[in-house]
Amino acid sequence: MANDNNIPGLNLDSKSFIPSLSVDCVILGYQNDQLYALVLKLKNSNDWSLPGGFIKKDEDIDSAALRELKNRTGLDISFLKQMHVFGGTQRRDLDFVDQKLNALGADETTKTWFQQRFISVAYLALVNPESFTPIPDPWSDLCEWKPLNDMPQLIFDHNEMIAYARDYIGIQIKYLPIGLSLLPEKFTMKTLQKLYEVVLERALDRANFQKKMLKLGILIRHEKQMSGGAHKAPYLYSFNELKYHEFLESGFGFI
Amino acid sequence: MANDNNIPGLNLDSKSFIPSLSVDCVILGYQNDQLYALVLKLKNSNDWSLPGGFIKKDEDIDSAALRELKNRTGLDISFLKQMHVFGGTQRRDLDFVDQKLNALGADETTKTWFQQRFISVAYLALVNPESFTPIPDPWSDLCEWKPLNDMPQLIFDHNEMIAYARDYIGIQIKYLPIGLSLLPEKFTMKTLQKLYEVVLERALDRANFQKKMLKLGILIRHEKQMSGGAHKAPYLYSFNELKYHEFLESGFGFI
DNA sequence: ACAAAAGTGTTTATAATACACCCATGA
DNA sequence: TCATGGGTGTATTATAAACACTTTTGT
Repeated sequence: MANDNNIPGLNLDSKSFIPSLSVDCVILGYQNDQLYALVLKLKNSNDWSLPGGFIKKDEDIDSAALRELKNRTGLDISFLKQMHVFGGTQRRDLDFVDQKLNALGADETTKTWFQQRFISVAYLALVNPESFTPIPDPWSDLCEWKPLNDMPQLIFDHNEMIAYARDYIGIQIKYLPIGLSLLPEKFTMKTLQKLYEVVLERALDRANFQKKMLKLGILIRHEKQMSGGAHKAPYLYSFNELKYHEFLESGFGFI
Repeated sequence: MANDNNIPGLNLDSKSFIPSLSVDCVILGYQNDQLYALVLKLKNSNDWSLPGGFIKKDEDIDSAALRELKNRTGLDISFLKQMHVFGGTQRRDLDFVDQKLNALGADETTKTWFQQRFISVAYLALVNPESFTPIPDPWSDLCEWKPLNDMPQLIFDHNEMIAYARDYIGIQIKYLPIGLSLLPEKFTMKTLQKLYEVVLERALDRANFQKKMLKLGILIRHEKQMSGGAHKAPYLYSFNELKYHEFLESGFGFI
């Protein structure tokens, strides 16, 4: 077991990585009318944590976050925002860290590394859960989606980071392409509306939502979806990414 | 000269401070219808920089920023926001750093410290310039206000940080108590409007601005200001801080 | 033909904008 | 008394919200 955790090439020491500094990633996905975050279950325990990592000596900090995201999702994430630096002195329980390291049979270098105080830069990534299968990291045996509304207790201040992310998208939904990142390429107006309702936590008028969205000129209407229930088939839409970005540049909000 | 820079008690080494991590502060002030930032002129040179510092081993990161602000202004700053982490590998020109350290006659410990790669957390503080006299830090001989519109070239990515701050308040002015932090306790409606116009970079209708502001219920009207020009005297206002914060809690924007 | 959901149109309420008017002041 | 800036009112326009009507589909 000890061998599993002393990954060759990982070299968790201050020669390879910047000490005292970490990145943690809140990876949000949307499915079944709910927001989910991707969390890791640490090996041989019931402790859950956010995916995160460290910054190589010669690596931009954003690249470190992207590297972690790539490792967990296999994807090159396009929506990535720095949210907040969590830098309180007491944010990590070092007794808990000790106990974990012993249970995992970590070597001395690894122990020394994790026993530092860490200041963590929290990132927010938005992804479509259908587009990949989550991959655990070397310290975890599970990597899976948990709904924001029923999130287990996470280690350290990771629940706080998720709460921060929840607030963040609630505010930024007016200015950011969350639909583009969270939804599949093609979607119905109803699906898009539901996403906004879930994020905003309030009902929106169907007719007005449709009119507003179409008026923005950032959606492309496709053929109708002939399937499903005994009723009128909805159009499918996708984002006109060029216009979407033009729109964002212009600085306007919507909804 | 060397002695000046090896400040007793400052101990710039990785025993006392977290290595590789710094805080930089964009301190904005408003005066004469302009926005200013507080910058430092490094000793024996024409190089300007933002005030900044390092994080003590047992210090919260926000406290490190507040400490730097207290040292530069003598004030306990109430408006302080984390803006962004500047973490590119090439953000500091290490040749330039070497040259500076030699010119200042820094000792070996200090040299080793500054020759690290630094990732910097940029903070934004808003202050009323009338409320204090700026204080240089141990590496500078001047600490003064420079207008954002005519900012000298600063070292490293510090101009970028100021640009970030300029954008930041332009967006956040709708949600944040910038008036409360930037203006003197009592001010006229015209003064407040001018501040909004400078930050938003557009003219606002006098009558509508006044109505909107008063409707928010966050201003207290005081006696008229009997002075100045050959015309009607304006009322003085101050912020009702309680209502201001209630208003912010409610999450609404204005203007 | 009917129920269910989609798409569009119309009315009403609310907020933003433009600008007109009168007031107070000191030269 | 007049020029100047301050305070308030009103008409107009634009946007948001509420909701009604029609269309399309599969059963």
